[in-house]
Amino acid sequence: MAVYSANVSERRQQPPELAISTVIFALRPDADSARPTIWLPLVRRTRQPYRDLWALPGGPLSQEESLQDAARRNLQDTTSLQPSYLEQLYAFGGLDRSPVQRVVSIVYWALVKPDVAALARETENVRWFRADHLGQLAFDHNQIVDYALWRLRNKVEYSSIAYAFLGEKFTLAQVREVYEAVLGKELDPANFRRQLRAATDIEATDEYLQGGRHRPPRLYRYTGSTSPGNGPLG
Amino acid sequence: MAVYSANVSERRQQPPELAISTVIFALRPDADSARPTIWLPLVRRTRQPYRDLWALPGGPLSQEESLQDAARRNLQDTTSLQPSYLEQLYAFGGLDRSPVQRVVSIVYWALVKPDVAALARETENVRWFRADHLGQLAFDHNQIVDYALWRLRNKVEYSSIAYAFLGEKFTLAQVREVYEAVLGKELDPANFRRQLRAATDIEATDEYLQGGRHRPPRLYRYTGSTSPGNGPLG
DNA sequence: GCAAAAGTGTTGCTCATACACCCATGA
DNA sequence: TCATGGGTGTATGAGCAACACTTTTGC
Repeated sequence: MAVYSANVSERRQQPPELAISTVIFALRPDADSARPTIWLPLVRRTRQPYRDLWALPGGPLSQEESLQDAARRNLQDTTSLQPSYLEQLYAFGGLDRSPVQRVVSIVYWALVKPDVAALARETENVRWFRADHLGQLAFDHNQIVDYALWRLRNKVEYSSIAYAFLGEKFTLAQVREVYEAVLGKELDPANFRRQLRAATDIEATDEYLQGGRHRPPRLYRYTGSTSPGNGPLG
Repeated sequence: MAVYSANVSERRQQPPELAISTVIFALRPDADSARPTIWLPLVRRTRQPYRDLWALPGGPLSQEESLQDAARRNLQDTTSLQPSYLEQLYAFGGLDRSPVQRVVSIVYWALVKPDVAALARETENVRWFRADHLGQLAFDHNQIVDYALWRLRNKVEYSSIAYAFLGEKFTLAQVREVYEAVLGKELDPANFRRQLRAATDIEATDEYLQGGRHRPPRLYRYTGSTSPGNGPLG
């Protein structure tokens, strides 16, 4: 990333650096309530500026990869995760984002499924945080995460993105829990299930989830487009 | 922009170039029907690649300006226009956008009011085109315009962006014509006016537009936020 | 049987559409 | 007086929120 030893006169001469960062969301059960909540992985900065603060996974754009490929590699490198959804969020290019060299960051946001997220290993310098319990992050990354959350909340309401958080088969209650976690409010189970059943992009299987201490719920499958993201390029 | 003389081995060594481009929309009356249609200014390329093809206004990012300022300067330089709305569209970074050096373009889109657009002077190398009558443009600019149009159509339906196309005072029929031009379909005047009057962000003046050959319509004024755009930074 | 979640039915409200109809002006 | 768009009234239907109610399981 930025070179800390640069001074102001150097700064004026260098072209803006171009970096890719990624906000990665997954759902994990809350320790207390056991209900799903939004988590994301961050990396500890080992260099100045903002040394020892947590930051979004990111890095420079390599020569021979597209922006989206760079974001995907990014995910792979820092957390070994394969996203089920990946979309460009925004390009941040304010003058004072970094105290040293000017950096323009093209930020992506991603969703990962719980089985994939479970594989992610935490290390000294990679840790998962609850999205609503972040401390102060490096650079403008708090702002970026807030914006990504805003986009997630919007998108969950008018698209089928919620299934990117779930495995192949799921109960309607699990879908509802995704919505409740993202929107931060409880939804009427009866009305919610009707809305889902009216949607054309899920279908009932003839399997039921056993093991609860109540009537076993039916399992459903997502039948809509499985493309991991969208944008102007299709 | 890109340096045409670069060869492949040079290309691999240079970092990706960072450029800003802007899609500028204005409404102009169609010559035949006299109804408003969407137009945008393009600039003729005077250098390779894509010499003599039309392209979006754009240029490199200067050292000491934010992305949005660069887009605004861009508008000013090529068309002398002040936008009434300006928002980031997308960052395009595919490997083969330019046949020479790799270019990452951060694209903005803008709306201008008719009085402002009327001031724009056409020159040998700057001309306005109907958005639905563009020929082949340079680079991937057809794709970019299509995406900008898609965003415009979406945004007009859930935000108050339409007023950015209009002057200070306007009739409800003029607002309807904006929607019809953008959405490409006719709307019921009676129902449309009810929807607008239910909205809180316009208010009636006590003036009427004289000069038509029918009952003079009342003029209204937009009272909502006048901020020329939005994004994660507020 | 009882608790708990799955799943269904019903009612009432809000809002969009369709369209009939009246109003005010210029020619 | 007629044509034209401005402007109002109203019936119909779709969709959603609220909530009562039935079903099926584990204990």
